[in-house]
Amino acid sequence: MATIRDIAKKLGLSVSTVSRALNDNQRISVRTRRQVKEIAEDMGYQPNYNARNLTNQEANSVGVIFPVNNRVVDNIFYVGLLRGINEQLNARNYVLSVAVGESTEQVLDNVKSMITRAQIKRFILLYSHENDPVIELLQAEPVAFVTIGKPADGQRWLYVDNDNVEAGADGVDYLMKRLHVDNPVFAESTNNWPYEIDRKAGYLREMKLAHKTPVIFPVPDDDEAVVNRFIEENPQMDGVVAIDDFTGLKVYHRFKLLHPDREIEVVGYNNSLPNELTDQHFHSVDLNPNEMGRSAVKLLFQTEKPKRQHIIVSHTIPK
Amino acid sequence: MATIRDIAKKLGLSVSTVSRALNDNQRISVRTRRQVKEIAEDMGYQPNYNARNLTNQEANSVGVIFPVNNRVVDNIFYVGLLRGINEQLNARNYVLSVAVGESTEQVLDNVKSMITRAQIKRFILLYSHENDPVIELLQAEPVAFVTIGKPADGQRWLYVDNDNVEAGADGVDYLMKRLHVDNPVFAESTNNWPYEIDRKAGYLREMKLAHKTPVIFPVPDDDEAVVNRFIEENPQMDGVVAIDDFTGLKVYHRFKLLHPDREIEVVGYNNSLPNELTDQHFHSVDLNPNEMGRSAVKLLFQTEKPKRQHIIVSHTIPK
DNA sequence: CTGAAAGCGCTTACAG
DNA sequence: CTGAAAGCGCTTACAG
Repeated sequence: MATIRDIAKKLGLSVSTVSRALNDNQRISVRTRRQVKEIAEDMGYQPNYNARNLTNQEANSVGVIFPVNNRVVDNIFYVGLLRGINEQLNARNYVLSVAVGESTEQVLDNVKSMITRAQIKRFILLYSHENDPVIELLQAEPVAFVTIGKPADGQRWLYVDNDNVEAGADGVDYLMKRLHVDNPVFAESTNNWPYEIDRKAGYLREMKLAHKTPVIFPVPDDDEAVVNRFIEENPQMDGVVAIDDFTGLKVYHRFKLLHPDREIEVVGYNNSLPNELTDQHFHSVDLNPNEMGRSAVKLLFQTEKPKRQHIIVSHTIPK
Repeated sequence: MATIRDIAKKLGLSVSTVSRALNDNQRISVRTRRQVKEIAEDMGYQPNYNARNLTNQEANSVGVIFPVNNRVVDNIFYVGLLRGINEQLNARNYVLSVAVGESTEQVLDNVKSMITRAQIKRFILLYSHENDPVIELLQAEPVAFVTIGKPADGQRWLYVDNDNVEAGADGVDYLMKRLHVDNPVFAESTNNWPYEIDRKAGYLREMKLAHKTPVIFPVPDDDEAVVNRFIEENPQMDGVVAIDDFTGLKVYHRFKLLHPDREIEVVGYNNSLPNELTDQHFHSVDLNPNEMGRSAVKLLFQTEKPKRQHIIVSHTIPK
């Protein structure tokens, strides 16, 4: 591998000058800079990241941290984020390092070692939980981080999120205005995540505006009878805004089993179902995880003042 | 941060000795080694990976490469692999770096830069495709790699896989012997991946052994009418071995819509569905992605001779 | 505008 | 069993 030393020798320059030229240092004449870069290109020069990181006391690497507990289906979303993140990192000649583990201790150890041994100074968390030991660690260290999802009230750090109130509102509007649904219900999980609360708020707002009676249905994980009963007790229902695609599909299928001949329209979130499982009455709001990933990197590397504290990524209503 | 220099000073030793002691070099007396490690611990010494990597001309990092095109639902499996991989990497004080992109060019650039700039010498591919430019690159470079999934005939490299013939056989046996299904059909995709071919072979073998007539059903992505027709034309069918959970669920739901009162048992693969979407008639063979990830790392770091060329990870039949 | 030199924190061949 | 020294490939404060 060619080094800056080789380039210097070939051009009769010092390594200092070559290093500066490659880094576009203004103090080096434009002519020399061009020359150096040309020769570097010719010689197939590739910078050695380990050397540079050692000198800089900082790795050209971003640590991407997975949550400890999650539903397997959330993995679909995480990989979307990874793609967006890595696209932007590569453009900056940065590397994506992953921290993931079975327990909080494992993840903490992983992150600690990233900070102290690998000298990673920037992190992206694929989640945003309250009282998370990993977040507390990052706050105590001289590192920057961004979460996917906004912090709870009273907390403050960089984050990327959707506008979930609008996403909830858009979901129910889509049903009412585009698909002419009269009585959309809201199917939530029993988790009460921030995004659930927000989407529900959006649903409630639009229902009020439309002078309709909102109906909230907490869908249990494992009890079909409850779903069946809810469907029977709400014969007026002809549409569902579901907190995610899986919850939506569950309700949809129970409904079709009970009423094979009645139509119902469902809107979920995340675009996480394969074609095989859906049909023209099933719709999904795309939260654009790739764009969220890209935005997280942009927040982490922003230089303009004043610094942005967050980026809200727009969701996409189905066509 | 404490360095080996600080430790050396405190103990009146040279940095050479401290370095050797920390690396458990036999040439250093046991007493000195113990002493050094103790003080290192006390001082909260953490090795600087960048310095070590620079000296070693090799990063303590494994590149994990994602396929360019995949179904979103495959992401579920990838994150399972990541977890297993990272567990083993952390135990070896290694870091997990991700290469993922929208196009082959992006991924190639990412991998090239990992090799030449980051000096990464070990890779894991989360897939195993024929004529893959990334695999060809890795073969041409002085690096080691392992694929998830066996190579096509005529190719040879390190890999981790399930025994998919047995997984197919076990799926249909589970239906026939444990659930007393009489006429299980095999629902495949139209992709003809190696694992599909193998699972189908397992299905065919067991059907032959049981003196039953096999029925293969290629499930199209987007055509419900075809599924309905198949169900109607096969009134004898009372069980399905599906190439994956999503295909299985699709057939299951179409079946229940057509015949709400008839029972059918379905076995899929991958354990990728949330509770909300299944019930007691839906089963899934777990391919143990975590264990596959762990095994990939073991293959990559093995030192005993003769070296193993592959590891077959056992699948788990539902209880 | 350019260079000589120091330094980042390790490992290891050579010497004793 | 231990040490002095060189070297890995960069960046940058200091000097001119």
